[in-house]
Amino acid sequence: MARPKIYDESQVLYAATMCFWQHGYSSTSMKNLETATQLSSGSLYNSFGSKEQLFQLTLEFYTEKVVGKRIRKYLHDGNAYNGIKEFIFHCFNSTPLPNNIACLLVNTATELAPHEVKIKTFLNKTFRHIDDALTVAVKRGQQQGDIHADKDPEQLARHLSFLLNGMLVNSKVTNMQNAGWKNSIDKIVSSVLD
Amino acid sequence: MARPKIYDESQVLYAATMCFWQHGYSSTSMKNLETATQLSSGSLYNSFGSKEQLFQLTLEFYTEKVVGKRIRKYLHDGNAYNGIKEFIFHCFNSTPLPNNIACLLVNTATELAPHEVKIKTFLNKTFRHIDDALTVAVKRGQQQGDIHADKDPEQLARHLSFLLNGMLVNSKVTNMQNAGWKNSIDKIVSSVLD
DNA sequence: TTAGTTTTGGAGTGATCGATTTAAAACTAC
DNA sequence: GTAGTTTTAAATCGATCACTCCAAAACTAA
Repeated sequence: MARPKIYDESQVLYAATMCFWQHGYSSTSMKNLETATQLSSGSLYNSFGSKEQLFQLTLEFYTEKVVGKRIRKYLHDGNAYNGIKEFIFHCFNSTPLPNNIACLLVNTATELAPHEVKIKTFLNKTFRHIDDALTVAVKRGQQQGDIHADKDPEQLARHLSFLLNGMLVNSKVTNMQNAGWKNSIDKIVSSVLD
Repeated sequence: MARPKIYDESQVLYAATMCFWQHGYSSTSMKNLETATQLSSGSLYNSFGSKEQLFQLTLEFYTEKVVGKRIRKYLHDGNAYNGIKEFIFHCFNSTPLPNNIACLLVNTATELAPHEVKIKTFLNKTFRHIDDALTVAVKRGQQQGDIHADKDPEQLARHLSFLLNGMLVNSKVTNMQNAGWKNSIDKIVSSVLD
């Protein structure tokens, strides 16, 4: 046997995720990652291969730990109508980072997806996963009587997911945390669901 | 007097815009810009000061020549209902660049706005300008009888602009140029306007 | 304790980053 | 033609980039 690793991989991934989330892929340097993870470059390369591979892992980490968790919490059971609204609002208010850094997926889609096929494919799958979860929730909302039964659930889910991504983009240039915006967004989402 | 410049500034700005549009700010190197503009670094720095200042100019160039032109063409007169739809569709199909590079404003909002106050302020202003143009168009559509008069124009414009930005993000990871997507988007936009 | 194995930290790699400097080139005014 | 001014192209700057290498450290099995 050999010398064991002194760090917890998921803690390192968490720190790396924060880095990429905040600064984007190309503006995050290996020095940034060394500082954030408190690992030296030797260890990082020994464990993760390259900056690119590490990023790929953080993207999967984020998808599972942040997005997946959010889907399970808000979309899988309970009142679907309220759950969908809370799901959307949670995207703005759950970030552990300073203002306006909302959503690593949106950041990565704009920065890397057009040039990196692997990233593009992964994000396409993830976005469809979100759409699917919204579709199921919409159907449940229809059964619960809160969403009109004659609306196409998939169409409605796509509508919501477009809205969500658009709001996340807008949140980068506008402070949307205040009550006025919350009310405005609530009205818009309501107009889609009602 | 002195030696005149051998290049046309708006041609240089156009070339630089294509560069930043395609690769983003930090992934565009001065060497890229030299190649694209066919100017040497000396000339670029003499004329534009720095990479950052050049980018600022390209952002204004894009806002005026691409976005402004689009607003004037589709939102300022004629049938407002159809104009709004064409405005939105034009965002996907007008790019002079290879696939899925839609919208320098969205790219810049996600890459730079959270960290660059000047950029954030500029984009905020631009996004509000787009919202305003949509609001005016919605009001015209109401007068023309194509959009229900009891809807709040500003709310509806915001809804449309969220949708648009969200679709632009999605277009990075999904090929939305085909007939199926066009149809789906048309239904969604119709559901907002009708 | 010793042999064997893997991790670790950090020095060091060439390449490229944005930006500067420089002297020759190219123009105008006179 | 000459003086004066600005642009141009290229060499070059130190800093930083992602990444590699290696000897010392830290562990286990025997």
